[in-house]
Amino acid sequence: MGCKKPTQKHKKGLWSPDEDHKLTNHIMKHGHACWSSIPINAGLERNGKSSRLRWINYLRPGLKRGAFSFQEEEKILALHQLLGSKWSQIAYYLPGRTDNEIKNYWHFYLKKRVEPTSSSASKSGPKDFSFQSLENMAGSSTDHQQGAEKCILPKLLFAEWLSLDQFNGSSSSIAQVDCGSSNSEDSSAHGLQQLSGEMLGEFHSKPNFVCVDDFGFEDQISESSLVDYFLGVFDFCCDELYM
DNA sequence: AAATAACTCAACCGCGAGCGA
DNA sequence: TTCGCTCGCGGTTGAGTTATT
Repeated sequence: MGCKKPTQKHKKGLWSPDEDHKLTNHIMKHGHACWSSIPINAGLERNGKSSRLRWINYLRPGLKRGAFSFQEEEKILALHQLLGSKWSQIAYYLPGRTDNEIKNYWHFYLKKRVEPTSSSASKSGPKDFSFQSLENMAGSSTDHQQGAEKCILPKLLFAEWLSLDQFNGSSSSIAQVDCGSSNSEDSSAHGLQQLSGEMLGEFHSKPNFVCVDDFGFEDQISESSLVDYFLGVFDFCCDELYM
């Protein structure tokens, strides 16, 4: 796929601040078109897989750190009941949280909280969740999702919690909107569509990958509006889950 | 204060899907 | 159609930290 095949021996273990810096700098400048070539180009002795994981779980801008809120807990529980161990899908609904983080949290805390009654919960939980019900919640604007995994919300990665301040002056602010795809993090690497104002307006009906490189993102929609929008939709869905 | 248990977090591993040659 | 490769996901491990005895 045009990616250089790595040949060097790869370092393992914890990442040093210097490695983090190199990786972050490289991705900020060039994006992450090909993970396998990133560590080489960035001067790292890591493999692409490790670099990707480090970026996604730790270095990516906008990640929430710290304890999960009660609301987040409840959402995880509900979504886990609905989706099972689809951590990446569950992470869709928790902006700023990574699948790894959610997975860890589940294994060490929520699992215990649920397990005493898990047998009953898994069979006849508090509510019968279904993709159909989720789809109903999201309204009828899901015609684009036919055949795809039934993701009822547009998946906005990177920019949904992106701090614009962090990228002011940066040449490569990248956002990704994806719905119905199992891809989670890639952006420019997968044939990004250049986002026009019109496209932004209609990403609901034509969700896809979005690059905000070449226009003033804040001119189109403010960060807080965007986040509010998604949180609003998200909260609506979660409220519905508990009704 | 030391030992142990419990917990958290970051990272690795293996597998399957998708894509291009 | 097959093969090789990359990517992403889910499961698991292990080091480090905190709480308890």
